[in-house]
Amino acid sequence: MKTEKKNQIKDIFDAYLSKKNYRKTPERYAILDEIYKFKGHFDVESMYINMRNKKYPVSRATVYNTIEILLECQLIRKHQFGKNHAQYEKSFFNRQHDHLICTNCEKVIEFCDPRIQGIKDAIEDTMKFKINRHALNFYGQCLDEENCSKKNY
Amino acid sequence: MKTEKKNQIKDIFDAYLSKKNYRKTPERYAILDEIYKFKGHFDVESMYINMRNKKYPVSRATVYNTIEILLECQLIRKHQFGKNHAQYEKSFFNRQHDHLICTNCEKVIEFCDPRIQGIKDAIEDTMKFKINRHALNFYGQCLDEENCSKKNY
DNA sequence: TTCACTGCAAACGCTTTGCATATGG
DNA sequence: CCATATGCAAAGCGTTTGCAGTGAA
Repeated sequence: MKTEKKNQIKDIFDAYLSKKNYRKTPERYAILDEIYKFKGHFDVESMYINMRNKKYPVSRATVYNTIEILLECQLIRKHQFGKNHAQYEKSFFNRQHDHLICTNCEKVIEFCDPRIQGIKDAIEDTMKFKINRHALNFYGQCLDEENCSKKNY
Repeated sequence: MKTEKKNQIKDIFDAYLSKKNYRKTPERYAILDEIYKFKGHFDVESMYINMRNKKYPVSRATVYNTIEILLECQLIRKHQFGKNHAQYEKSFFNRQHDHLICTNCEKVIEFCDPRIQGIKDAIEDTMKFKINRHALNFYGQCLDEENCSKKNY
């Protein structure tokens, strides 16, 4: 990721911490940095392990705390793909998308489809409901994929 | 629910148990019965409590076991609405639908929109993916609803 | 200086597992 | 009969909480 974008994200986080009178600890910036270096989906434990190997090894409590704040300011998104543990992904410079989940190899593939917006608009009109976000997951099996049926995500 | 439909569901379960050489225990039929009496979404604990008050009080282990079988034969569906515990609903005589989740009062509202089928077909064509099922959740707040912002689901 | 944050470990809540007992086929 | 299911309790596992010590403001 380009330094320029990285700084822009740091600025957003910085502004949010200021606005909410949250403290600007090195741990929080280190976790944000690590998350934005990371490609794809991650869970708390893997991010905790990642952090342990860096210059700012942090506790699980701090990872959970920081992830909570990053969710609040929408720099990350939370997903529950049917497992007992939550998965996350960065959401800035990353357009809204949905997910195909392969129930063989547990691979998660992203896709975009503009029609979901039409459904959202129709529901808001007919159901007296203000929609903030959505999650559309398709579950099935990937075809013609070399590594399918081997667990690797 | 009409006796006729109830029998039809029992027959499906019965046939599935036979096919898989699973045993036909009274506990399993009692749990199926309780689930099909229940309206709306439920979790394991509430179903366990329900069962305790009936003629077949069963253990949690048996509830989990039976729910697993009912998922296999698609007599129920499993949902993760962002909480740490799974929720379930009966799925026979209950057309495929999606969910609006109010993040104030945690109410879950069902809706149907045929356009989701179009998205599914398009994805299957373009992504080399066989789709078995989907989950579309819209998160937001219900408007003009008397009891919203009070937790009651 | 002060109070929110961190780290650690214990507690929590849902789910799974192990084992002795019971029972369907 | 005996392999599978049940009941109970313990263990697992992701997440939350409590608390003493630390450091941002």
